[in-house]
Amino acid sequence: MSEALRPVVKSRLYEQVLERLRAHVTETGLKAGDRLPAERDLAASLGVSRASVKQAIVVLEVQGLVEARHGGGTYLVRDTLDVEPVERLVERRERLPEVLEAREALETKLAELAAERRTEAELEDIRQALAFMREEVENGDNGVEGDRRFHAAVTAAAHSSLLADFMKTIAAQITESRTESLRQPGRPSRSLAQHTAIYEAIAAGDGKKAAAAMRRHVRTVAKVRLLSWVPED
Amino acid sequence: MSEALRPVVKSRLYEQVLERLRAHVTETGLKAGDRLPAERDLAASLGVSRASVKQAIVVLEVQGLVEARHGGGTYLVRDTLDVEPVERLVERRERLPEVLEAREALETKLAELAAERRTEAELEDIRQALAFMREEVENGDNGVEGDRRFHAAVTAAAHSSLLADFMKTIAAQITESRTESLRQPGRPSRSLAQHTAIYEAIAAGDGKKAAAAMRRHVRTVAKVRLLSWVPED
DNA sequence: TCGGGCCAAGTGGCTCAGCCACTAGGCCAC
DNA sequence: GTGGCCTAGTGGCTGAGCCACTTGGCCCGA
Repeated sequence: MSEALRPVVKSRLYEQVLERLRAHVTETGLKAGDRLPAERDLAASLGVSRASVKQAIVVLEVQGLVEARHGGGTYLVRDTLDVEPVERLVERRERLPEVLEAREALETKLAELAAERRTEAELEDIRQALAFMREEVENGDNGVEGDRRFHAAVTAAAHSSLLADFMKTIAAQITESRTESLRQPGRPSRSLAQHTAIYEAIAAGDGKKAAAAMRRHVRTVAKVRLLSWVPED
Repeated sequence: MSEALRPVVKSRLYEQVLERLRAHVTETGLKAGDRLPAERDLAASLGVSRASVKQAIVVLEVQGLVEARHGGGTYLVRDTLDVEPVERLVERRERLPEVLEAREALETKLAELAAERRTEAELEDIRQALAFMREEVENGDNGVEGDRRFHAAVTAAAHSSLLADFMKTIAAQITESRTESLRQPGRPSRSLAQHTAIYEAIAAGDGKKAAAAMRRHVRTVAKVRLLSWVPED
């Protein structure tokens, strides 16, 4: 990863203004429809130029959190300035249980669609990913790359770019859970077996069976994770 | 709706700059890693102030499309400046079949979770939404508002903000399909019956049953839509 | 020849001062 | 009341300018 040694985070000024604004809204309890202080006042009280305040407001504007009316002030659209759109929410590690729920919902359907729609070429891609993972596992590797390829191939075979987009949204979190899951002793070979079952259902064109196999697989992953979190459960 | 007569769209200057920048990138075939012209040059060639150019660049920055290095220029992160994240992709009507697939995947899981996690208060909310729809249907209305409330209540009861976010992403498209589906003669009362089945499963705390009932319901909606599209199928 | 340090040009970050356009609310005339 | 006007307040945008940082080439010394 080129992310290895990420140096100092030089926050742009407008980002700091953004934070101060968010804080201000929550502190003063401003609600949707309320008016923000005037740009000049904000600049003065924050000790920055109006241009920087403006940049921050433009950001809030494109995020749909705020509405600036020429000559009429700037107004809150929601009760908060926090961007909760998927991407931001998804970054937090604590949401992993939710990610796994989402993964189950999405991948189950993807497996079903893949069984019904896959072309021969796509089936071959899935088969190769499976073979790759088998080789990894037999070499004592944990098979994380093969696992990734397998799920990617299934997603592609489903021919649903919307569902694929959703998967992309939680891709980073899935990678994390994948790695952790496959670290468990005995997990790689069991995962391989589950993949094989999914593959066979897809090859047979049996959507229901593929969905069921995928559901079983994802739930296994979820269980491992939860166990390593909440030992007493 | 207050959206009824939306007057002139007064585009902010930075939005126009944004458009020109996108156009420039596609026209000149700039790729990821390439450097954008200097802010001063852009300002001069577009005939606007540097501050306006700056605002546009800040927008691109927060969207992760561009990376500005202090003293080193501004660089493209992707091959395009078009935001293709889910929201934009989702706007296109042609994707409705995919939306319905996604809806099935998401709502099935939501119903299951709702059955397992709903509080008494949330169950009451669902019940009220159901009663509201029943009243609508009995008054000869198509029950679209009750339908919306029902699904919203189930989503809330599932306690998964990630899945709720995904639903929000396709909310507009779902509304569209909902309206069209409930316009079909006999559809409202049948939809009501399906809702009732879902409610009962959730009330009983039976996740599997709730999921199955929801799947049946969403598939009915999908079928209606597809039929009205492809009569020969 | 080659390596290292220096320097200047180029570029983004930010500020300041100011003008214009538009809005909102109060006041006045009717 | 009702409608129009007027003005203070506010966002939109500009231009000039300084500072901080990056980059690449040049020069000097080994």
